[in-house]
Amino acid sequence: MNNIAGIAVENTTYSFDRIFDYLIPDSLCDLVSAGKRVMIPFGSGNRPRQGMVMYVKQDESNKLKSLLSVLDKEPVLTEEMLSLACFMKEHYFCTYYDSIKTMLPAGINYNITTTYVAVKGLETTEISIDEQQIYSYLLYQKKPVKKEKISEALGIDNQKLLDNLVEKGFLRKSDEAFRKVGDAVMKMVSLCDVDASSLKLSPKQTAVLELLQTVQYASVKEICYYTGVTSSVVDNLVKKNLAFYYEDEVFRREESEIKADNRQVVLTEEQNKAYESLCSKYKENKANVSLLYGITGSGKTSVFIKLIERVMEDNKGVIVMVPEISLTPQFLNIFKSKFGDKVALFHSGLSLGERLDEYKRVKRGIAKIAIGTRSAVFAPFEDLGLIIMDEEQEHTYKSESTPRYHAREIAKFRATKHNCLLLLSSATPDVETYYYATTGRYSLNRLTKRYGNAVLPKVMIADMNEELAMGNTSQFSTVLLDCIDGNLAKGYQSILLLNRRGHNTFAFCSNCRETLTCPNCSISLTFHSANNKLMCHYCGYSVNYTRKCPTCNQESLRFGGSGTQKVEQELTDLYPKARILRLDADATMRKSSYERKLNAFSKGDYDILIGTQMVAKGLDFPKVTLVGVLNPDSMLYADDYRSYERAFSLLTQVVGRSGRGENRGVAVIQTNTPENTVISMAASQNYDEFFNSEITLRKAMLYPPFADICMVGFVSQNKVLVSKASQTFLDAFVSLAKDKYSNLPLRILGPSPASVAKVSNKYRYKLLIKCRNDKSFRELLSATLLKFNSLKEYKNVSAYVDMNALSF
DNA sequence: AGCACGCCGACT
DNA sequence: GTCGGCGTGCTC
Repeated sequence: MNNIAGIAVENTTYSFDRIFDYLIPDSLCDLVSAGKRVMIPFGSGNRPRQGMVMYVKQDESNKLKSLLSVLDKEPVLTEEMLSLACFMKEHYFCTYYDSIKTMLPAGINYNITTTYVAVKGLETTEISIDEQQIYSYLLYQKKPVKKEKISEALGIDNQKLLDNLVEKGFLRKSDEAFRKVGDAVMKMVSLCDVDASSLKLSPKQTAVLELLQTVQYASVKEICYYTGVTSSVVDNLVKKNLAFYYEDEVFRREESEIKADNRQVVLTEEQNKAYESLCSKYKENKANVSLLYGITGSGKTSVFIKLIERVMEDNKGVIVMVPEISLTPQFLNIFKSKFGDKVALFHSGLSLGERLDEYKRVKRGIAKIAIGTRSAVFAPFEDLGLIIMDEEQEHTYKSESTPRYHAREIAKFRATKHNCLLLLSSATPDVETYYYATTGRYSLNRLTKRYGNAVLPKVMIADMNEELAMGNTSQFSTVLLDCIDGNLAKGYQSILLLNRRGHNTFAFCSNCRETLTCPNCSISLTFHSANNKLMCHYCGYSVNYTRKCPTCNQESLRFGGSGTQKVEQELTDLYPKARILRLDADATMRKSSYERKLNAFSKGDYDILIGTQMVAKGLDFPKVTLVGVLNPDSMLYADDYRSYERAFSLLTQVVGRSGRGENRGVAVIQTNTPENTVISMAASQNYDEFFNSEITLRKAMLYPPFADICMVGFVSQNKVLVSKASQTFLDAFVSLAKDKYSNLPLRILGPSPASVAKVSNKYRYKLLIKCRNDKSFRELLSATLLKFNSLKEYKNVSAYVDMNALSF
């Protein structure tokens, strides 16, 4: 009998990813157990690779390779998480290690790197000059040095020299696993204290230098954004000793200044009813899913707190998920003040080290409440009592890169394993969720009363066609302007929402009618006034703005559309005295600055807030009594089945921002299609009416929850190949389906180009399959995927599966 | 994805 | 005769 370990191997591809069995040598027998990471020899070259022990078993077979070493003292994954990795592979068509990497904090990962160390006291006459240089460098370093560091230090990148030296016995080579730490720090650059005026510099270098002279220091990212150079220009300045790099600890967690709040949470009658019902579900110790459906401002948070306090009595773990952490500071502060050190935060703003520490605090049972974005669903609790998903319909809960999981599905998996309660909460639930809640699969609790005396705002719909007929060509309807006037006069605050999609400022030529598009993507370029550049939001391409049209060479470029920056400009012209704050998703904006700006707005430093989606979510500003939605139409007519749902949800939420304090709020929705019922239903905040019309449509059209939509995406540099590949995939899928899975109900749409057909010079195709996402369908799809991967002619086309994708 | 094995052309 | 090109197939 031999001890065998089943290993999930790192860096496999989907086509050959499986559990590989390895012999456990007697010397490692006591150290190896499921959930620990190990080093194994892999492939014909027996190169050392990292792997995860999935199970340990006894077996006769002895023709196996042996494990090399064990990396972890303690298991980093529990049995539950190991089975979750298998679940994710099956459901999201990724490799075992893809799932494992998603579950663990990045800072815990090991990097396998080749190191070299010099053998002392050898005669160097028989080796070349280059080899001597490497040898003496390593001799001087004394300890093993990473391969990358050698080439960095000596400026030589020659594997052959190193191999020769190893062969001749001058160096010893080994592959070692290093913990990567500190990846999340921001690379900053600052000027050296030298006079640069005598030096010859390129125009780009001068631009960077001048910028640095005015701001003293900046992150490399910011420099590149404002001057439009690549980081190599900054590299050169550093090489010339004019500037130096350092790492800024911008992401260090701020000292929490939140005061403890020991006051009892007092619930209203309605809230208490919901709490009692949820509490009894919790006490069943069964895998229950409940929906807490409460209108905006109905005090769902108080119910959460009370419920968590109850779970704390049993000393069980709680996971609280929020859609976007930087937009929910108020929500977080409540938890911090109530539960103090028992709270562990998980979000992208933390450094790797900090994240790792929060992870360990949960693992060791010090922290009992994990709060964070979708990745918090993997918090390593061994005894979970409750999982809360706030605003469960939000798209941020779905991962848009491998593995393409939805946090709600993972939460359900974990709730089943732990026999605990999963609480979904929303003012505008996902249509699927509400369907399950009304059909009895989930339990349903409602909060229908707004907290305190707040009344729902009065909503007006402004018909922009009428406005145009009356000669108003501006972006603001007369009603909206009247309301803004009134609010400014009374000293109240206003929020204006601008839908982002399709409403950025684009440039077009008034001579040849050409719109400026990104050379790498099928997307029009967006104008940024902050740096006077046209930029692509997909690949980051940027070009200086001039009036010259690249197509016809006339000085005839004009702006179209209405980006937030343009709205801000028009508003400033109309109200020169108003204090206006603009918020949008500029990639360069730091997370903390959102919080700062929103704080300033909530303190009353501004009169008007203009922004995209993000101004609609989660924030509570008592002094806001007017909300204006400038143009929701493009959002309604996007080409996927969820566009109505998204539009309704966003409109309802943003309207709910108005009048949260003592004064009744007003909301104005401007539209070119006032006849669309989604707008009127959102105006009256009538979710049930919306749900009924939407669910009828879904049933008739066979959309979720009545079917699953499986998207197979194809990406390639080659436009012709990608289209052919998708057709070949379809043919293979259909023939396999007829052959072995003839009883599966399938409806196929496509293949067709993706809605953004080209991104970063890669062409994209999609295939949509309406199906029932069950085991045999996944088998069929997996088999097709494996078959497709084995086709040589399509090795330059990558295919991926996205189940119930957010956009096509 | 790598890496080895293997079968054909250009070369000392 | 052999060195090296990259087509093919496997990874415990």
